[in-house]
Amino acid sequence: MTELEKGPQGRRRGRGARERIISASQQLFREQGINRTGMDQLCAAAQVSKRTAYQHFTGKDELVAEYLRRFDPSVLSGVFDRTDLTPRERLLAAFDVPPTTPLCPYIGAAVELHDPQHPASQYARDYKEAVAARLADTAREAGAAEPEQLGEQLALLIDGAAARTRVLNADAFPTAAAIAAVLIDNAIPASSPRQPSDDRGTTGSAPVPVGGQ
Amino acid sequence: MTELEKGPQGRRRGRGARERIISASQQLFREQGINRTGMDQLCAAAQVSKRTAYQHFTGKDELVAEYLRRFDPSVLSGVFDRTDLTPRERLLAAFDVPPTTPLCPYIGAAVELHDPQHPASQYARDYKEAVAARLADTAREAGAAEPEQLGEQLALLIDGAAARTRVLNADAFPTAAAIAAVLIDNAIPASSPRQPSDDRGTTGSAPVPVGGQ
DNA sequence: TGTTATGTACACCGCCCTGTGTGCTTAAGG
DNA sequence: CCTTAAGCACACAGGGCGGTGTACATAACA
Repeated sequence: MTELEKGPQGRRRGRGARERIISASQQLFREQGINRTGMDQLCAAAQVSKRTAYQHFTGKDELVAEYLRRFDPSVLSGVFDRTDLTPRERLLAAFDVPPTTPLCPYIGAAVELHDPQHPASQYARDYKEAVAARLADTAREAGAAEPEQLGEQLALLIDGAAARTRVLNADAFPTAAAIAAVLIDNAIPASSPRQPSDDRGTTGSAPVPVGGQ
Repeated sequence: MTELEKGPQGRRRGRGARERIISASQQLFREQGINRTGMDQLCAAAQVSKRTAYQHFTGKDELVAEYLRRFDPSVLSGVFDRTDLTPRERLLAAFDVPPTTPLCPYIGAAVELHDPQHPASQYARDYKEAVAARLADTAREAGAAEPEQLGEQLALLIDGAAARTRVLNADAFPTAAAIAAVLIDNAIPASSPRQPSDDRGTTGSAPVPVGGQ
């Protein structure tokens, strides 16, 4: 019941009701928050009957988890893969986010759901740790003295900018970028642009797609 | 109708129902969140009838705003006033918070209410700006080159630690403190422990009590 | 034709929420 | 005594919520 779009016999009618539901959740959960968005409103926006929605998702909780999992990683997406940038530039590029997103949805979900055991909360935790690991990998590639520490620090800056942007209603990412520049300069022992360092992969790659602010 | 405890003729019966309501909101809103705490539960915890509660507060929104306004600033309280510490030590002491509080209530309120026009959201914004101003004042006192910038940076670190602590379920304040130490060392031009600098007060003092993480 | 899978429309349930209306009790002042 | 006011107990309204039951419509197979 998880896979559709091409059923067991190749049928398809509404052309992806599930996709419309997820798409609507992307918009409404981010615009209004999770708790303030009812299933009635969501189904109406998705042009899907409530009955159908509950055939695709066992409940709102599962939909929320899927909403986070399928969140379009458009903000940070590709930053870590840009080979045209040096590792150091890649680290700084993580703070060049357009002032579009109102709040990192992972933080929002963790606060709104208020339950660390909720699947969405667990995924948010995994995601944040994956981002920190990716940053640490890049920091190691850039030749940082303590890449793990630098990755965690940069991740904290991203979250701080996101939270502060939300509370103050003003873009806080430039401030975070300024701090990041200082930290990076302090951590990289001066002109070690690209070190082969074949001992990469100690932290492993991110198990989830990396994206979002 | 705002003042009681001594009515127009000097009457008083329940000995501060309003205080009990606010006290209960402090506990429940922080433990469970705002949206997940109903007025029924809150009134029961405060040992106050619902009828009485709605005679003191026109609605839950007003109570939420008052909850933030009256929030016991126990975490950062007094940090800025500790004359036994140097300004530099005071800045660092802001990150020595016991891992008690689950989340800065101002961030939580801003996320949960999801409405920048809500009185509580506006107060949260004022509060965060006041904290940054206080940090900037202390940074100026410590002889920082650009105190405004340092204050904003340290405030971002505090918020980042709070948000990240919530999402990861792990104390992120040590990481923030480490960053703060780097920033402070970079901003203070080496051994300017206490500069008279009578040009203080350009940013003005905080209009609200400063406290909380 | 019939079956099966998929989706729809609509009404409905039970629960909890914020918020009130009504009437009663307790105390203080005159 | 009576008046006035603070507070309480109780019930209930109105609405949104998550979630479901029923009956119907469409399409691809067989």
